[in-house]
Amino acid sequence: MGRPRTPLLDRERIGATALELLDEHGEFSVPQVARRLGVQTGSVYHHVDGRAGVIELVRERVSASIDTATLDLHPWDTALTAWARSYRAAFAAHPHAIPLLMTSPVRAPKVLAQYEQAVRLLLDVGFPVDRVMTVITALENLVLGSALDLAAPETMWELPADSPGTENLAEALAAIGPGRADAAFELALGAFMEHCRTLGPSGAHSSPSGA
Amino acid sequence: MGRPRTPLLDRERIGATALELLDEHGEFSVPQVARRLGVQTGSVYHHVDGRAGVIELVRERVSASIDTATLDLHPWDTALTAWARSYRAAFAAHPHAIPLLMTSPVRAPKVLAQYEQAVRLLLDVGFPVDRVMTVITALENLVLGSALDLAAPETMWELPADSPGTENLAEALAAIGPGRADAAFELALGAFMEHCRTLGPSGAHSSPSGA
DNA sequence: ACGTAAACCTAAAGCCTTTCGGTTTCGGGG
DNA sequence: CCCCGAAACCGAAAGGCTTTAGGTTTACGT
Repeated sequence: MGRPRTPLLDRERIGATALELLDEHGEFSVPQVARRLGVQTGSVYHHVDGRAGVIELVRERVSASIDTATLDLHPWDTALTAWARSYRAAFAAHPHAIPLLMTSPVRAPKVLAQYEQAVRLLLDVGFPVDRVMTVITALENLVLGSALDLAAPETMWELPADSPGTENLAEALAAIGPGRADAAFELALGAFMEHCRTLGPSGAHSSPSGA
Repeated sequence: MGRPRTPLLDRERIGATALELLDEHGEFSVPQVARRLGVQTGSVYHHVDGRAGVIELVRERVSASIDTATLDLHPWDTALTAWARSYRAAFAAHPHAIPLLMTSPVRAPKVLAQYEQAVRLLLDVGFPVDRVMTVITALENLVLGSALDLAAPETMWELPADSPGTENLAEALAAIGPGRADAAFELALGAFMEHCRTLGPSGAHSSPSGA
């Protein structure tokens, strides 16, 4: 049947379809993507470098929804907090994609630019160079750890009825509301930013490059 | 050839072999486990409920190396800090296993007992019941996020040489030493515990059930 | 002693990833 | 205007993984 008059595939549609499958079924495979696009499995490999390439497309799609503007906010701690929230929200929108995106490096230029901006933010405010990546890594760990929590099954803690000696745990579990994941994230984020405020900038409450 | 006089397989050896393969090759499959044990693939399924069952064995093995005694320490914040460190260290010993264990809950009674103990610790010290799980979840997110960082490739941020506008990021990356992951964890852990100390116990610095 | 259950093997179905050659269409150079 | 290489899709196939099913031998309880 040869080459079609109008292309049936492109990287956009492949990435979008893979993300659809992830949202609907929690997983995806190259044959599934191909079937949904009305195409033979092998054809996908003409547009993408294997399954890993498809995952890369998904990563770009998910990270594209991080709000870039947050890092322009003032003062610096407001910017960092808003960035972390937006970062987590982007992953939260596609919980089942999280395990796939966690373990391979970030290469998208758009995301790299955000890290560059965050670094500059912290340097401007007085953090020492050799501490900046520590702060950013810690914040990132916090975001990803909390995002992972969103990917976990609802009933993370299945207490078997015949489990003696877990009365306190059962009581604590019964006392939590629906916003447990959000509350935990906000708690950790608040604590971290509070600590950061006492770290770098000696009394400076706004970026020197700003107001 | 029928049933062997002395069993060739048991759950212990299956779990240990799967963990070995994960440590050596970063992944495992049921046929690989079977080959290493000198056994046919299908035989493994007589001892374990599918691949997921093998993963469960790995989970038990990894979480078994969490130091239970840490939660008996005094005062309570010392106990919680030591527990978090031990928790993370258990995962850090098998970085490639982390992605497999992240997305499904811990059900092992031994681990549940630790959570029960942590809950009791916080209740004793004055945390309100409906906040205890928030604190524990936040601490857990912190631990898992940092553990995930250990599973990530060395060069998490691959800066292409031709990337303009990432000078600050490049400089910050060059300034970090080998202990970047540990430093980030300790920073976040310290900040969180510091915040927790101001939260629950109104001036009580040691557990009432203790000294 | 005998039947049942346990433990292993062989075989096979069905999925996934990836590669390779064949066929048709598009687009640029002569 | 013609031609030829590259692009895009199809068909097919190799090889691995997961899981199930049936067959055979050994151990154990009654």
